[in-house]
Amino acid sequence: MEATRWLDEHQDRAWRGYRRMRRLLDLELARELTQDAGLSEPDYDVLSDLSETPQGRLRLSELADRMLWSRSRLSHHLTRMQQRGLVTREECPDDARGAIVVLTPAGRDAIEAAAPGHVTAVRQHFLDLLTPAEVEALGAFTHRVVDHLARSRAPRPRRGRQA
Amino acid sequence: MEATRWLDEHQDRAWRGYRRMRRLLDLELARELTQDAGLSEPDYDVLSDLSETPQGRLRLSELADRMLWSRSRLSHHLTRMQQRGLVTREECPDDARGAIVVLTPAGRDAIEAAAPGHVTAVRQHFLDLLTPAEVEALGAFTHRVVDHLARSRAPRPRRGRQA
DNA sequence: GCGAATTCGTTGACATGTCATCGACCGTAG
DNA sequence: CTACGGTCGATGACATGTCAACGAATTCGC
Repeated sequence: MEATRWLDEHQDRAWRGYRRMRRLLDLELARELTQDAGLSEPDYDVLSDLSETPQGRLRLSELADRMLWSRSRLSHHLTRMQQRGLVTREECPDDARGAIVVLTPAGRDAIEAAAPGHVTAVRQHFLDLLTPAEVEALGAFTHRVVDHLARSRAPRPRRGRQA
Repeated sequence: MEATRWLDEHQDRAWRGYRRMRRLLDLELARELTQDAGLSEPDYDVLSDLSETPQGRLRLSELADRMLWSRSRLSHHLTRMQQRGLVTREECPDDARGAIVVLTPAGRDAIEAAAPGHVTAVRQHFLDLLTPAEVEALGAFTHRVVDHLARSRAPRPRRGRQA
């Protein structure tokens, strides 16, 4: 077994900063979201993804895939959001197993009320503190990392035993 | 009320990339950590912070502050880790209310066994995919954001009504 | 078509995190 | 010394996330 390559000074600083920023940013964004709009971050994400579709409707599995959530988690969460009147479930005409998640008018109102404040908070506590070059770099390397991870977790596209 | 400034194309790309990377990276790192070392990420973080102190012992509140966890969350988590033999609690001589969290030999073994693989995974799925300039930029802006957030959440250092 | 294997979404049990509250203890003002 | 406000850590109730299993429906191989 190889000798472990530990992080050098720069990498260590970056990794610690990344984790600490993540945590603080989450706490602050969640705090403001709850206070100003009565939504949790997961609530916001669900509503946001739904509202980005033309009809405000998505197949449950499609939504779960976009959010990188398990179907189980999404199903549980939708049940709770449904009780608050933010979304509804409809039957899927194509596939009798399926469920379609639908944004209710109240859900639409909620996301539209929450979005401006949330975007402002994201700017204020994060994006506006970065130079344009840093924003550019962030966009570049995050997508690079995402592609890399997506490739390694993706089920082999077709044909062939994996693992 | 002001017109909301939405994110421009670059910011939107960066923000989406950031969130997606976070999620995928978490999933992958947690998966490997569980599989290879039988630890969750929170477990690893607790053990890691403890092992970085000279004696492997920290006051509970001190550990909670470093990790940005609530005392309650840490107390619950320690109870579970204690049952697995990774840590112990000792009385605090200075302050009879206090508790000192102590890394057990088994806990030390666990973190030492887990660390090489974890660091390798962090490199492989993240840091090694970044150029040195990107690592530098990441270190710079994350610390800038952390300072900004820490300032806004910090109780006013001394003297004076806040809020 | 037909049957086996797979996918879909739900469910219940359980693990984890949050929040409010508590008893114990500390520090300080008087 | 003592009373009082604040801190410390634990706890129980509850919200949320994970995991395995299920019934129902679809798809694939023949």
